[in-house]
Amino acid sequence: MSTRALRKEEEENLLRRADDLCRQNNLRLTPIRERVYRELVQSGGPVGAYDLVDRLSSDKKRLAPVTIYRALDFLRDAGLVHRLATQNSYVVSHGQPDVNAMKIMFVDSKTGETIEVHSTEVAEAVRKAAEQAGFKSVSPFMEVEGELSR
Amino acid sequence: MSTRALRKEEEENLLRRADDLCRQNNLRLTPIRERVYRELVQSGGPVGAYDLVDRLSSDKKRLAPVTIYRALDFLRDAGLVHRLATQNSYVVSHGQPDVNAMKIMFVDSKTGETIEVHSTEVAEAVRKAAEQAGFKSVSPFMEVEGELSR
DNA sequence: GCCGCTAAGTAATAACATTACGTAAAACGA
DNA sequence: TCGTTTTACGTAATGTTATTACTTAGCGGC
Repeated sequence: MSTRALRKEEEENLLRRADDLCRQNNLRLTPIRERVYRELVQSGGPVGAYDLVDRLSSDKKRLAPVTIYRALDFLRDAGLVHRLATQNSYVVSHGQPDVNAMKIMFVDSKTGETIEVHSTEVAEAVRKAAEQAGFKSVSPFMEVEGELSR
Repeated sequence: MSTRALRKEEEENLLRRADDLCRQNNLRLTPIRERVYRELVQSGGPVGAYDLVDRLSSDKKRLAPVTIYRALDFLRDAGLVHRLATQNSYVVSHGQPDVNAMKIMFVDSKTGETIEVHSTEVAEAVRKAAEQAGFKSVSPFMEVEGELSR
């Protein structure tokens, strides 16, 4: 089976999981929201909001930035998408939500390529550090810039 | 001694250390760069670039944004200042540079208040996770959002 | 003095994100 | 089923953050 087909399968998996998640939580995965999510899935990496505007606009119909931002807000709230603050871009969140794990987005400083890793060890270490700092709870997401080994 | 005086003393310490650092590395802490750094030190927390423009501008002389951004770039390269990507703001980096420690900026989601903690434990855990992800080196800075206990 | 380099001035614009307000359709209760 | 409420999206304008391109000024070495 081709890599292409594998990826296609994975795409469909993600879409289906998103659909299920929304169904189970009474969230409405509207056409626009699904198109935005699908575009992020297919891109395989971080995409900027205005890039999404372009990609989802046709000659006939141009979407407004705010439309994309609204969809992104929804997807972020649903935990399906993560915002990369250092890159002003958005990327699908992989892996089943594990409450105890830190979701680390490693971002390649050069290319912007990202890889997501979940780590309970990091979560625990960060939790301790947070305590020191007087923080009672911390986001389960973080972003770390680095260099991909090639 | 008053808290005010203590803070003042701390400010002077930071300024002196910055000065030393630049001297030792043949970096030029020009008047503008020093003013930007001083403003950040005095604010005691994160400040936006355009805020700095306003604060460092007088009626007579208005600084251009690019002037501030250039100073911030310098200070960041020197390791004196850290950019908070989630907040679009800039904050002084405290603590002596420890190569083996992760410099974690905890950011209060409500107020934007920050506290910096250095942790070798987190650094080690992140390094391991990075290896899994195929990253060979990672930034010694990270930003974590959370909630300050009050 | 002149050269070469770095910093800063100036103007414009790019890139990213939000506010405000109107319309339409879905969801909900009586 | 009707009216009300809520949610999503359209539309336009604007706000906020950051950069590019080019020019001018200052400083150090020769």
